[in-house]
Amino acid sequence: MAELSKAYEPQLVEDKWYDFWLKQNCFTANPKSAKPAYSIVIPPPNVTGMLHMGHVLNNTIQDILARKARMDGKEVLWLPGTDHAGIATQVMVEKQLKKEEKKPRHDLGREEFLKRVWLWKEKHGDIIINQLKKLGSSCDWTRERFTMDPEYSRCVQKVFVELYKKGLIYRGKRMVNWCPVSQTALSDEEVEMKAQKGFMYHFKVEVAELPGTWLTIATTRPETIPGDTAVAVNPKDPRYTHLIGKHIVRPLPAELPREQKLIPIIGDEHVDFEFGTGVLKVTPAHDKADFDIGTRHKLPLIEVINADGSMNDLAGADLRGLDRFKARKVAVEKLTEQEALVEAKPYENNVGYSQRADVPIEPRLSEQWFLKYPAVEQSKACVAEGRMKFHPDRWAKVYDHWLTNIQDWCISRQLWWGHRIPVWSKRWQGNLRDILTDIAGLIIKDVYPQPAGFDSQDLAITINGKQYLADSVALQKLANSIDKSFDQTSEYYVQIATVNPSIQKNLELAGVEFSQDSDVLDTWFSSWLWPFATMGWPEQTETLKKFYPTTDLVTGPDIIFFWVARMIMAGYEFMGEPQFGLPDALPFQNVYFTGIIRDKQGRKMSKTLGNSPDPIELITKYGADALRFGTMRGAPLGQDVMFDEKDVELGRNFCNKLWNACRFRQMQGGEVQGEINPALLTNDDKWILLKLDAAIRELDTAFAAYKFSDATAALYRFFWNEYCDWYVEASKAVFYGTDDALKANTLAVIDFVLSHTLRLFHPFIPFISEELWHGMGYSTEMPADQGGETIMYAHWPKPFDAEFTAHYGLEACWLDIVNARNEFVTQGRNLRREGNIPANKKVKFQFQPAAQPAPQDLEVLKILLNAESLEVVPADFQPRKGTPTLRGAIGELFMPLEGLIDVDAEKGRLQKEIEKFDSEILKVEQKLANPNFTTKVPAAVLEDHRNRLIEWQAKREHARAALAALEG
RNA sequence: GCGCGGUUAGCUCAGUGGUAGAGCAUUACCUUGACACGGUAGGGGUCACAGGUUCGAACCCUGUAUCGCGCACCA
Repeated sequence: MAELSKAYEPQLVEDKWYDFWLKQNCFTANPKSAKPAYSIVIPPPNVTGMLHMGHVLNNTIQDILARKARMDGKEVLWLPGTDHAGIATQVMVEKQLKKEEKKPRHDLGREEFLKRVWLWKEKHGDIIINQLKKLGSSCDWTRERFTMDPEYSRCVQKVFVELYKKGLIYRGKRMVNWCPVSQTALSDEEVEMKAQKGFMYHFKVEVAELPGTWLTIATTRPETIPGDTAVAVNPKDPRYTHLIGKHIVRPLPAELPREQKLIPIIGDEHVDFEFGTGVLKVTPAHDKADFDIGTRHKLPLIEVINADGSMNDLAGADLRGLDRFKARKVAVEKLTEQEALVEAKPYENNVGYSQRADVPIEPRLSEQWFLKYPAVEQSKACVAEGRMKFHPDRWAKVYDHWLTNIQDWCISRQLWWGHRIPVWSKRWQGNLRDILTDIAGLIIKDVYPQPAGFDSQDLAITINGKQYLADSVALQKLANSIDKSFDQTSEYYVQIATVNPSIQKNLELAGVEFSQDSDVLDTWFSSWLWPFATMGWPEQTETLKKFYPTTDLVTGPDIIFFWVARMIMAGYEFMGEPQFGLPDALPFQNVYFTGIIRDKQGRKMSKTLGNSPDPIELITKYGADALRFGTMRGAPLGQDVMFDEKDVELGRNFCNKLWNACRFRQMQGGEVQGEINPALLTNDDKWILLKLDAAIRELDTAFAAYKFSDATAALYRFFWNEYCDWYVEASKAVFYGTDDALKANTLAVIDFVLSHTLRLFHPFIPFISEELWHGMGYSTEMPADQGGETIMYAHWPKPFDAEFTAHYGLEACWLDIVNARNEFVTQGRNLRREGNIPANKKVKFQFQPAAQPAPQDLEVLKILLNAESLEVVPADFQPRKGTPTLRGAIGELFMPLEGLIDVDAEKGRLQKEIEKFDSEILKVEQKLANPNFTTKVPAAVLEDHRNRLIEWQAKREHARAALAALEG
């Protein structure tokens, strides 16, 4: 390797290695491999989205897992792709259309508009993929999927038809969450409850049968009064029981004749008589609870709000055409004019907002498709019983609670961008015999080959709500069996759900009479199939057999219901078939929930706040490795992440440290040293090897618990605070010396440590670790498939075994010996500091060792103390009075006549130290004097305390002696 | 209302029964032959509060306060 530059420059390195990995197909999973499988599917980002910090966190974790698994010898599939994101994408294209051509989408028509969306996708779809590559994501790009791919779309259709056949999908007129801006129904999960400041209006109405008797009604939505069809009271409420059955005069619309304003007073248990006035206005067409009351009492429905949130004709002349919020104000004015308004007091209540458009949703009655969730019990059980693990596991409770209380899923959306519902329908005048015959003709098994996994069973026929056998021969037989004389002409409603393209074509060709449902499916109705639909389902592909169920899923807790829970259900429903030979239908074994990325102030990152940094800018500025390392360092399991650019800076600094540590090795010259000679190992060599072993164990523990912040912290500590701060500094004693054999051996130790360290680093900081792996020449030492070609396939380091430890004499006592020496050095440096010796000045020390040291150890001491010389003095040596002295475990250190020591300050410091020792000694003594303690405590803890007491006492003696020397 | 999580150094966070830790920030000194994206030595904490269990509590239990999140048809 050419000489390394002084600072690490990621820009020169990252793209080079990513291209290399791609060219060598390093990310491509081989289903035929004999290695055990490891797989993850990416949570597909929005195809037109941009990388944000949430993606960085999420994908870095996935990449760490994938790279670690490769080094563990697994065959890894990390399957990437994107999501079509129905509403978000459609809105984006609509906006562009409005801006550039000043047209709403309806001016273009559905077909032309969809062409525009695809154009947009072609233009922007690669952006986020390329950004993921910049981050270093080791995805198998050869398998990249998009939820609107033809193959994927067929899966979605198949799933729809299967569930439809089972009767789990149905169409019905229900109250749904309607978004007046997007003008589509939403699922319950897409509605966010928000506190909203408004008013509670009290208005009075007269009881028609009892002139002069008035009821006061409380409402937050006076604009819906024209839609009221009853007022309800609790039948047990003594204030009102006598009024049930009578009528009130509804104040709006004002222009109606009195008889059309009369609505009944009904009794319903739902009414809480503690709340408001105990009288509830019932608007069945615009409120879910009211709709239920209306159903119980067979109340008429009056719709007064249009799909776009404006008021319609039935709302009356005063409100007609107004937006619902404007209408609220006008309704209040009208009530005031009628002197019906009693009061309006400020009030805060929770209102459901459309998550996408951020406007209050409007409960609205409409015809929609619903799904009764499949496999709910199995899905609950697998998590409850721990066969699927959540990390952190508290999310299991949230998951369980949701599954226990779920309602049917509204899966249809009144959008154009998405998977169009594969149902064709027709209102058919005729007799059943002829109709069945016609249908049999439409569904004749096609002459075109079907893709593997699809067959004629992917077809369902419903006539007037009854399902018929989906087979042309059987239908014809049935038709023939109907006696003509009984078969009368009437209207039949025929629905045909099919995946088969040729039947679909037949239905289209059947002319204007058959028409495909105009709605599309909720985007999540496609992404819940992601773990298997991306692997070639319904065909039993090699990929599916090898890599399904997947191993880990990494995602945010905000989509636990939207995506995770539904994927589990889909897994059971569609992958539970025995022919796959699966032990279980779990789509994944572990779910890791990341935190939510917030800014320094703890606010969620969002486009509107503009508080989300652009990860690509951060990569440009600091490097992808720095971004990854910094993010992981600050992202503990289960906690939200308070992101700060300082974290990335930390990552950059760390990479630079690693770079320079390698540069230091490089500057000592020579080839890679393979063999370590146990006979030549210094204390420091043994110490760093033991520390390396400890680091490997820590990493393994952290990985087992998915604690990536622990892992990065351990790596940081080991490399910076142990290897660089102590070992590298100590090794200078060898390199500045003349013993070539020792130099070679030290290089061998360094090469051993660095080559292991780089491997430990690789999953976290893939680019720099690869660069240095090659640059340092470690790749040349390895077989091609075990690191020779790339560090990606180098084996993950194992903790040292007993044989290794014995061979190199790595007893644990070396840790204590070197730790004691290090502590002595720190105190010695402190002595310099207290003596006001400038950092750049070398000092002549005298050292009175407690035991005869090896010459090499003295050299190390000298270097670490930045000493000009370290004169060993005999045991009976007496330093001159007033010499700054350090008494430590390994001996005494004198700093004769150096600097301008501030005697009083030094005395003060020593006294403070002695006080600290006193209090520690007192604490331990008190414990040891307590018989309860000495008899109940484990032997090891007792021993620990006794040792601690001795240590503190020794330290106190040393400090006292130093103080005495100063005073002398 | 129910459920979950947090509260430890100025800031961001580790730390699940036995000597309170890291990074950043901060103070002093230092561009010495890996690194100023650096080095060395410091300073800084009644672990939110109150009880309890224990020989011993940041850690376990009970309660309180406070912040955040999720769920819930209160007009």
